[in-house]
Amino acid sequence: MSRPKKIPGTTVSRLSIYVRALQKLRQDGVVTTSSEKLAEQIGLTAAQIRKDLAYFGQFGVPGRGYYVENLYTELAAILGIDRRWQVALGGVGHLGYALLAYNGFKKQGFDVVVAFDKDPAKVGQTWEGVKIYDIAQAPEVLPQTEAQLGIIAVPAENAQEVCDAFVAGGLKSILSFAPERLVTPDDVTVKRVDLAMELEWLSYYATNASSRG
Amino acid sequence: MSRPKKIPGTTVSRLSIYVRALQKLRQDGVVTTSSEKLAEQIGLTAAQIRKDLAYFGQFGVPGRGYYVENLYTELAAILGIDRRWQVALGGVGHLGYALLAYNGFKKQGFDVVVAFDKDPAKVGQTWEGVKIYDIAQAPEVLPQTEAQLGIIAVPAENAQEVCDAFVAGGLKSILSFAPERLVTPDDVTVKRVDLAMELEWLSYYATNASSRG
DNA sequence: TATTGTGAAGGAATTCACAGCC
DNA sequence: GGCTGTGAATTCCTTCACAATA
Repeated sequence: MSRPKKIPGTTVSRLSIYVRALQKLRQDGVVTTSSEKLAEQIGLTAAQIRKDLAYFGQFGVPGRGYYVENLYTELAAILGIDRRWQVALGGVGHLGYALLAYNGFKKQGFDVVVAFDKDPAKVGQTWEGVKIYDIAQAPEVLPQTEAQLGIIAVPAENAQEVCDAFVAGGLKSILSFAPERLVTPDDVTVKRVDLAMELEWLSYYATNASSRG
Repeated sequence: MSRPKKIPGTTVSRLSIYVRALQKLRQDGVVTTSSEKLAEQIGLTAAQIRKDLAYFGQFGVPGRGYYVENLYTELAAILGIDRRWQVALGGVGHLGYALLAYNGFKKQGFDVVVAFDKDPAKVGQTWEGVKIYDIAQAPEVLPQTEAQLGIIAVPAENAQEVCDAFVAGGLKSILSFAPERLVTPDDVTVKRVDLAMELEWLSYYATNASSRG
């Protein structure tokens, strides 16, 4: 089954934003909305929202707008979050632990089910109900879990090693917080988040005194 | 002093990537590079790199390429990271603490110098050499510090409150980890990082089995 | 009447390709 | 000869504007 048109990356990156907006409306008991109202709520244009949604189907009712519950269900399915995801965590340092305990993940359907570290003092322990293994064991341990997504939260110099172990363990989707380019087979998707880069972005705008956020 | 052309946001967002690449080359003692080599290193096209750099000046030498040290210095100045930045942290929960202790910030020139929380058990303490104040004190405390950037690491429901306190304290640049749209005056720049959205992005690609990272 | 979905127009970003310079 | 900087061509994304429809 294939989609009619090629979907722009920019559209995909906005799907989560729409889902968040709809979650909020649902929570507030709002039954219907419109591209105009969503645009207002999110800070985009109505035309863009309609065009984005149209890539995936016809979810609206002309003259009426969108049914919040219905649109939410549709978008959640498209994003693949109409289910729970099991996540493997590499690195249980400060950042890794914060992610392990982060409620925002659970709320959106992501459960960390297994963790890895190379520190012998941590290996074997159970934190937040999650057992910590040696990273070298990842290739054997991962297939025994239901984890499909991996998060790398180790220093740059160990990131590739953790990444390789995750790939050997069968993971195809990896979120990395290491400021380092990771080499992977073509069928593995890596998404990088570089926290310092986000601050540098602010530094640029603070220095060059433009606005826009 | 104003720039010749209007600089695309996409170009700005790549500056940090170039700086990272140059830092690595510097570290490895590489003296010169070229748009071709940088493209290879980073995973972009050579033409795009040349075009990006050309927005800011003529840093290269035809026939030779770029001098690593020189280009690094130029880009660091443009990004505003040829100095250290003082940062205020709002929220010293798991994530906040991880950011407080995060070495990647210090390495790129960002020092957390003051922290805020609403938990009386934390207020008054000093963690990692950083004193924790009550968030309500931010408007008075911030002006006594050199902090220009703020990081919000509190749950969504408290984010606006922290944001308001930061703005009242004079901060104009804010990085927020709360999955919540923040309302600010026009002269305040807010950059949002939503960790769950990053996983949702992976979820989309894992579900729809395309690649591209 | 109100609002969608969409083709067409317009704008932005990327890639091409090459003149000019070291 | 090799590589930059940059106009021109192209591709990609957004906005406009309106026919279709509940």
